Amino acid sequence: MTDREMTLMDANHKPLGGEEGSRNSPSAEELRTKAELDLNQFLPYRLNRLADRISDELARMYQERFALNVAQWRVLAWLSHCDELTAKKVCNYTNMDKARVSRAVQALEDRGLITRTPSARDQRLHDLHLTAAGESLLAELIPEAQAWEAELVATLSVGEYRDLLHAMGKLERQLERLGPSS
Amino acid sequence: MTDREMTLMDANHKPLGGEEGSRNSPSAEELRTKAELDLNQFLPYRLNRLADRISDELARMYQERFALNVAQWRVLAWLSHCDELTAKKVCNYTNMDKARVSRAVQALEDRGLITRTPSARDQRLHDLHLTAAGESLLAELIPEAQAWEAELVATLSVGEYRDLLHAMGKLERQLERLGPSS
DNA sequence: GACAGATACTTTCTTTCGCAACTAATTTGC
DNA sequence: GCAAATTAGTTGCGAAAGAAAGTATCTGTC
Repeated sequence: MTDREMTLMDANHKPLGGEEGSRNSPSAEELRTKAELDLNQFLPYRLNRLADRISDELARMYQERFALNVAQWRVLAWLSHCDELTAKKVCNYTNMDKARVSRAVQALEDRGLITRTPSARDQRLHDLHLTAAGESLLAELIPEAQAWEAELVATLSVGEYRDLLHAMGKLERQLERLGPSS
Repeated sequence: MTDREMTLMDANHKPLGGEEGSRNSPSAEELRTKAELDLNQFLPYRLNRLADRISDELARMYQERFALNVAQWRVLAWLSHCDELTAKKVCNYTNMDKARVSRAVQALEDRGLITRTPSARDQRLHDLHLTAAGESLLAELIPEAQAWEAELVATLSVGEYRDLLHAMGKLERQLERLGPSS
């Protein structure tokens, strides 16, 4: 039996909504402590698995075609439509650790894809800018990334796509509300 | 200025749909090579950022309250509703590397939360089972996780929630189709 | 106007993760 | 029925990432 067959079989295995059967059900004692979680119905898990798979695919593309890791790609992508950008802003936008951003910026500078100049009015900040080489790399990369995304979302109608982004926006805002408290 | 204020300001900065203005627009030469990507409209990025933030919140809960990492939590959660489980199946379900699963299983066994017995009919496989300690930990953890998820999705209507999962399912199936080819 | 925080990174240290090589058990091909 | 290939799982190693400490600059505040 192949992996794929096994996966599919097991995925169909038990989509149960309640307890599986009336006979042979657990005793009251057992029920008290028996907690079940169907991860396939658990949004955080589903979201994470989907995002990971998508990220893996794209990361492979960045890596193989342009020797970029995800952090570097994100910095470049933000630079593509922000005229003024600093490492701190990238941290805020992307939720990445500042050390990770720092290393990504360093690597990009070493490769001559971006420049990093201390800001005139605040010497702590460093203004990031694309070089010509960086722009031309993006001119290749961005259309490919967009084409791949287009293929991915081709199964969704325009309305479904819009609603998906909308729902995700709502969840992000809810996270902001919940996050600080806990 | 606080971080949050800066983030919000910058988020509103430029939601542009096309080129920003007619005057002062780039020359034909510049246009040819200038590629822009608004990451906020780019599904892979949005999905990944959302999933990461959700995952971080939950991971913090698993860690602080139960000293579990994400991999360990996933193994336990799958065990909570699969009567027969092996490391291989966990790999298939969760997309995690087998080494990561192996280490998670080992840690859980060391803590006495699961048992790991060689299968009678195939000595390569190891049947995984929850111990009483594992079940009672889950009896605490699962309701908390579900309560947190409920708070998170409280902003979505029932329909929006259903559509979200539905759209995600479509994307997963599309990935299966695209993945092997590239 | 100087000294106590903040802020924007950078660097170091430790852990984690994923690939690859390995072992052991099982299936397949001839 | 046995060598070759496959599969399940473990282990070792290098790259990457987060936590925390370090550095330089800036912002109050008294």
